[in-house]
Amino acid sequence: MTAERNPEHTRQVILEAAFNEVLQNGFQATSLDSILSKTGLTKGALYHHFPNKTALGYAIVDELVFEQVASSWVRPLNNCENPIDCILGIMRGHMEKVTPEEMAVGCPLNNLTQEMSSIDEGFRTRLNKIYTKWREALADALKKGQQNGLVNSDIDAGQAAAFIVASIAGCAGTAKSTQCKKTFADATEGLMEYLGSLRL
Amino acid sequence: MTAERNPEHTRQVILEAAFNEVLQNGFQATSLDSILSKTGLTKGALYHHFPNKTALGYAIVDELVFEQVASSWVRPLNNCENPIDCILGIMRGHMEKVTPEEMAVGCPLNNLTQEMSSIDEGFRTRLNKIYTKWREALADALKKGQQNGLVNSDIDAGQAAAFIVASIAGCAGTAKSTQCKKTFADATEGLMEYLGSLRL
DNA sequence: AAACTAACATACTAGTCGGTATGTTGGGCT
DNA sequence: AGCCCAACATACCGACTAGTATGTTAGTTT
Repeated sequence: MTAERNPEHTRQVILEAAFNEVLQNGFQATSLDSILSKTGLTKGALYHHFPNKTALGYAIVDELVFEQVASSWVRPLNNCENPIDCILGIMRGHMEKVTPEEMAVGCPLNNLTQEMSSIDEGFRTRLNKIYTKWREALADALKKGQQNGLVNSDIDAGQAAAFIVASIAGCAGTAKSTQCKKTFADATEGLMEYLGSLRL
Repeated sequence: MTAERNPEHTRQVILEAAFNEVLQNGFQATSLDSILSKTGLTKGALYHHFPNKTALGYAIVDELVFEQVASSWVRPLNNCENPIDCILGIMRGHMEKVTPEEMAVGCPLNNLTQEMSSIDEGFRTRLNKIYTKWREALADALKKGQQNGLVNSDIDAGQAAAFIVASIAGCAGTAKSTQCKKTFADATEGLMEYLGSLRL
């Protein structure tokens, strides 16, 4: 009676353990055994739910990374009044509650992109899709802000969106390499000042 | 007579082959055999010049990556009149002559940082040293520009330097994931406009 | 309750990796 | 000229990996 079979839950357990291991060690350096050791499950369970290691990696991107970026960065933009205040709020929130451990392991999206996008086209397209959706949502929000007289109409919304997304990724990368909150805060505040300069 | 023993040259051959392989596949995914196959040399030669794979990776950072960043980004800042024009010139140069292949493989410094800095402290300190020197050189150049009346004195030079370096890394990362020159150009031009806004 | 299937566990294979032990060769020094 | 050590080459080991083959158990159906 204690058994409690729950395939969907099992799949999710494997997926999240894989996500954490990959976040810490990178995809290629993560062994399936190290993932499974965190779950108490075995290879049989893993290969029942995923055809191979690559598919497991794709699922991490398609489900966990995608959802994380969407909920943190994309969806807040869709129904907000002032896009600049919205991004500033998200960034401030991240800055305040980020732990040294999180700074060290870095951003899941950025990590996987740098590691995998040049050696596996499947990873690259999936990760690029996430970035593209993010950029589009940001560009749309900026355009709406321009129409509402909240954002300077002189700027190219698409161009600014590309720059902002790139800079956020760059700030996360800076945090990872320095592990120094001051430098991370410097870079982030530089970005915040740029965002402020976009106001009308 | 054909032999031509030249240990320093041999070491350099191994080092540069390793650099190229690591740039394309990442450090952990690069096998020593794949490096050696590009050189015509063997394991004996490699282990004569480097005690282990990690030391080879450290040498790549300390010698090749360091020198590349220093010559491209740091030294031009040291003896220039206007730091903003200087950075803009470097960026424009990179934008114009970058090949699709280079965009795909990404920036050596950024790649290694994202992959290795969270799992090997030796890599992290070495890579962070490069970033720090870069940031310091940029901050100094901005300060000098402020004294000369070329750069807005309202800005915090150290903060701006941290942001600019982070954004450049972010632009390189963007290029790697999108492999779309338009998006890369958008992000870069966004950064260029920010740089322009720093003028007095 | 028997039969069947999905959901796992266990044991193993084939291959690859970093690293080592040992052999060979060439060139500078005396 | 001959010696000797640095500079390599070759062969191999033990550890580890992704993936497979097969066994076992829990639920579900009839």
